Amino acid sequence: MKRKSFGKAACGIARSMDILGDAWTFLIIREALLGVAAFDELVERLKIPRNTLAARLDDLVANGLMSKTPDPADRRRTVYELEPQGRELWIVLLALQQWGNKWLFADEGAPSFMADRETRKPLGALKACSRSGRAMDLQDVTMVPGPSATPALKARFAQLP
Amino acid sequence: MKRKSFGKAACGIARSMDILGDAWTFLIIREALLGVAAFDELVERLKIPRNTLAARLDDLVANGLMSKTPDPADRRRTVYELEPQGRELWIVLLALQQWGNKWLFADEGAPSFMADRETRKPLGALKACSRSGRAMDLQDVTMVPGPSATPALKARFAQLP
DNA sequence: CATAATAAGTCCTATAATTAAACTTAACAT
DNA sequence: ATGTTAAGTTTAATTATAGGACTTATTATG
Repeated sequence: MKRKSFGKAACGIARSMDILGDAWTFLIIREALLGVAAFDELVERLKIPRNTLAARLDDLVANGLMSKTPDPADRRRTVYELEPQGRELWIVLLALQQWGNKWLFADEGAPSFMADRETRKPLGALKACSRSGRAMDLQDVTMVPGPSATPALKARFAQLP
Repeated sequence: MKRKSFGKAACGIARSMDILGDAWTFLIIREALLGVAAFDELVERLKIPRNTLAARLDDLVANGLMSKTPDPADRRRTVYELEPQGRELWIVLLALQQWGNKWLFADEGAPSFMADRETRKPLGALKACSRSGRAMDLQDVTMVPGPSATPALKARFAQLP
């Protein structure tokens, strides 16, 4: 059946999953961050079916994460590029990569890391901080309602331990 | 068709998507982080079809992100809890939430935030840092091969701008 | 004790999404 | 003029998701 839509959900994570909640989208964005802009190169690097890629790219463009431009130098080519909204997902990719590298490469050791371009040393683990800059662990964190929270949501958050 | 498997991919992001690459998994983990441990409460809060939830929970348990235990006090109940591997995804959820809250609530303003439990003020935006602690922007970052990188991967990363 | 209510799933059907491979079309190269 | 390249589209098979009814084991209630 049609996937359920979270586009109107009262939750930033749910709305994100409405756009990013499939197996390919983050991989496409990873390639785009690495400079891949051509349809066929995405197909080759990701081994993604062409029709699936076309659908995912259409969604990414429709949602404002990427732009699609005909290459002025060769009009057979199309240039797919990240918009600011898409480029800012690099932090999410970093978080995913750090988690995956830690837990999903039992013995082998991870094959790739985001790193400081100058020193070429892997970035430090992402750390959550309070607005005053104090490092936060999971038990220091809770969920609070924002401006547009419904009464039900406020009630729920009020009961968190 | 059967979804393509990334479980053996040479990339932490790809392997992560093999486990997390669907619309529901992050939402289940969000609820688990909020303390929801019962099947029926997940169904009710997420409006997720029961069979889909059963499948996702089975996968999460099989992959070591959650545990499934019969409740000793009431053996009708099953307790689903996050394992350390699953709990550490809270940083990824924070990254997703911050991105979604920023880009997906045009006018309304976001309905919920992760916050400092004491001050109840939203957490600061996640920042990537070099291992020496210097804040990194996207243009300061590149991808480098790790111990288990193939020659092809090393060659590719060597050509990054 | 008999019966009802809960909790956690399973089973069934319809529809959408994914895959794979072949095919189309426009622009460029020879 | 013919061939090649890039970006898709089309078609067919299979899997996944959604929605709802149904099952089973346990606990609560009259």
